[in-house]
Amino acid sequence: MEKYIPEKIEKKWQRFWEEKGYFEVDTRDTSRKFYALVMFPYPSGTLHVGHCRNYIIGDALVRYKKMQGFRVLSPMGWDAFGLPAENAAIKEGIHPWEWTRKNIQVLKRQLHSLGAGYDWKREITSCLPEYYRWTQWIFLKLFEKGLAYRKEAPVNWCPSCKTVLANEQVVDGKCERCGAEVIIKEMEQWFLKITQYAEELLKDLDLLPNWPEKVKVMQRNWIGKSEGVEIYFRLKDIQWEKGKILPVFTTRVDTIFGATYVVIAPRHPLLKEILKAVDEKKKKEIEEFLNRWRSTVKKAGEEVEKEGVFTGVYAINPVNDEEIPVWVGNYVLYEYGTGAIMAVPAHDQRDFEFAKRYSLPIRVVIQPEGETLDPSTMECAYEEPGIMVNSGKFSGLKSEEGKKKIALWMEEKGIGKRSVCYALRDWLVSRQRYWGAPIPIIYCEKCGIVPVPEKDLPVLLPQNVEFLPTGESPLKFVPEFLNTTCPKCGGKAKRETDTLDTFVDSSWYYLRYVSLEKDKPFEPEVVNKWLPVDQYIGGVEHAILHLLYSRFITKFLRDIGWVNFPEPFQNLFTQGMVVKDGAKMSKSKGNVVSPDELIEKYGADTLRTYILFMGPPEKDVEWDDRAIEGEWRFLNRYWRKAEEIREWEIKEGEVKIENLSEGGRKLFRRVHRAIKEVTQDMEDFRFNTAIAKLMELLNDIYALTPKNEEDRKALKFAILNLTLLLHPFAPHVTEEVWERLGNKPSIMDQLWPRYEEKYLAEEEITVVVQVNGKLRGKFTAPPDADQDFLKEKALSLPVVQKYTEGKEIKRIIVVRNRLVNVVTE
RNA sequence: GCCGAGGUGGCGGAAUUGGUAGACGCGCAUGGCUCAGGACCAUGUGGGUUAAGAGCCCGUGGGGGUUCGAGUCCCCCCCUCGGCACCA
Repeated sequence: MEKYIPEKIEKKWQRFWEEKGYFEVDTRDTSRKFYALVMFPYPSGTLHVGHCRNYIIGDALVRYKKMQGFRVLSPMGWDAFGLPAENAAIKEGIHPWEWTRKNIQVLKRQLHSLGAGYDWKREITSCLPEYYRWTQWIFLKLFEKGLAYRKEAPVNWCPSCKTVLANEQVVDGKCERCGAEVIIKEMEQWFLKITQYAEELLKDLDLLPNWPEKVKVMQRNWIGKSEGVEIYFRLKDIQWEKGKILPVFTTRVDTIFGATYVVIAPRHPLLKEILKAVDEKKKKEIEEFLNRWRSTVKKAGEEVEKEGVFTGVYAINPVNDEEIPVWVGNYVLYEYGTGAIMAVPAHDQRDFEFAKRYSLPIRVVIQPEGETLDPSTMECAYEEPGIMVNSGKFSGLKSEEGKKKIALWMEEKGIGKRSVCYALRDWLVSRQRYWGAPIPIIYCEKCGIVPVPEKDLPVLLPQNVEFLPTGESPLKFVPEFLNTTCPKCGGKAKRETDTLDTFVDSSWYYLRYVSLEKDKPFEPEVVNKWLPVDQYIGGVEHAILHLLYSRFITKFLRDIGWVNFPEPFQNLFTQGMVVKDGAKMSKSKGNVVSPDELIEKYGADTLRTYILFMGPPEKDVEWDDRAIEGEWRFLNRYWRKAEEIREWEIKEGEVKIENLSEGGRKLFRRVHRAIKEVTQDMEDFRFNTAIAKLMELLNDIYALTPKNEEDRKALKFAILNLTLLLHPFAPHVTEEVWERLGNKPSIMDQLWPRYEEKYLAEEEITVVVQVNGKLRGKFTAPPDADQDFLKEKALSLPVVQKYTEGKEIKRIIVVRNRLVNVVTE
């Protein structure tokens, strides 16, 4: 009997799989295809066991699907552009590519040592020109369709990373990457018009029943659809681009009769006209306010004191022709709705605070049922539904009903129309950094903004650059890059020096994996057959960012005819974090657990099995250094038993049930049951319980002392099936055992085992006996015994007689194959 | 504040969806093997009561309810985690 030495066998099988190309797939053959994808990593430093969970889940799935006869595509690559590489360049003087390349080597080694199988012929590295050339191509397509554009807008600026950030990259007012407080700046930047797809991105979430509800809810929140009414206020004495009309958006049109003033955003274009029209004193007052507003540092996600100033002009409420003042206020966003609001202080807390501060009138138009609100004593706005009052012919209606009626009435009268607003903003994609794909745009003195012609792609990122975090792209200081000629007129021109957000890189990589073409981003014919991805696996931290952007880009590519499906990821699984001492693993906290030492000590199979056994894969789990011993023991026990059985040199042949001992029959049935249950667990991603059942099966194997040759055959049958079922979790040791038991490698060529229905039933069933719902005893019975038999048997038990003595038996509940409950008075 | 997920032994976690709560594993205890330790093997392990066993009582965040029977269903409350939040 040989000892189990993982070190010896794991290297052997990793080499075997690689040499025989076990994970390579020809995508031109689309029969029985299964596209399994784990989110490609950003290559920073080394993997810890938390990252490993992702790849282990993915690999278990890949192997399981392969054994089910699917042609599984399992690619891997590197999300290789990004700030950490550039920061390393600034700090350590190492070139971002050098740093990235080294990290890729480390990660690759680690993935190999886990035994994770990938088609390395399809490796993607997003920072290499052969890839980012096509990222730039997508940008040009977006530009061509008017979906990539420049605008000046308030943007998120990270003072530490010295670059702008997308809204999605600001978490709690802080930079998602470095944690610094993000401030709002007015800047001209490149945006992608994701808002054009807002409705579809929202609606098509319904096409994704197998996405976690949590993720869909987050996306819905983020898109933030609101249905309401755009109301046209008439301006008194003043005109602007929309004539005398000032549209405002509200979701509470039922409160329109309570509007006592109107507020426009500081950036609202009407303000320019107002400044022209009003007298000097007023003008000064407004400008003072605007200057104060401009000079305050606005932190992202921070609520500021509501301030504003009366503009001197009036608007007319179209429902009652009332003249109300137009204010400008810092709490109104230009980016949302129409950039102007009607203020109903009695029924909106924000307006209420503003009205209190400036002593503006408060008028109640919604009364809670059975109560009377008094504006002079109200301490906060009443925002709930209620009965409408002071609302002309709508008074007396329930507010929810009034909302609908007023909207229709306004449309009839032409003083408003129903409208929809989204909280989603366009995606800011320019970054003032070096380590990203250059934006393929040229600024010509004569022709203005000119896209780089497709044939000139890629716009190469220059190699020799000085890395100084100045707040401007380092490319600005590379004259050979910066200065160019206009593709249109041939005149002097300058290149765009900002680079693309790395989320642009990752928004389409899953398409390229299936078809790595030289002269195009991918071959649509192949992509349309392999996509959508059958199973996508990754962290929930991308619930909004990457997953929303990818959905957007897919829809765009569909609209320009490059793909024919609306959603890129049919099924999504988000795994939970592995935490240590209650916190996310991170270098700064010093609580990272490296897979390397664990693999050295126990082998990859033990680590893989343990990580999957720890708990349900979608939930966070606490890492425990000691508990991994359990899996080490399990695999050793498995190995020893397999060796013992090997030494019996059992002849081939089917197990003959009639020749088995009672214990042998029991084990034989347990094997069938294990196949059934483990298969179901695999389908449901319940790897933890699948492994628990395999441990039980091994315990059952150990429980049988063979009475005859047939029993020994049953044991071999059991260990072979256990080997097959265990393979997705512990691929190396199962390959080795499979071979040592006299079979031809690879075990992956075997079909996943099947169970037979007739062997699932137990020979004997334990029936529980309750008296008044309390467990009092049990007995055994043959399966499917009839009710009367069970009733009789239960009543004959001495315990039951003890508890029912002198009492009337009211009812007896019999649940077949399960229990008898005797109910007394 | 709103939305979502969750609360089960000393610990990680199971529970056929209303039917033996605590599978499986860690840890712990006792015994075996060993010069010894480790490894390994066997047995036990929710709490209380008891010399021990049997027995009995309690027990799935708290309180109430439905039911022959509730971790599971309903109502109220508490706590933890995640997301959103001047979005009109």
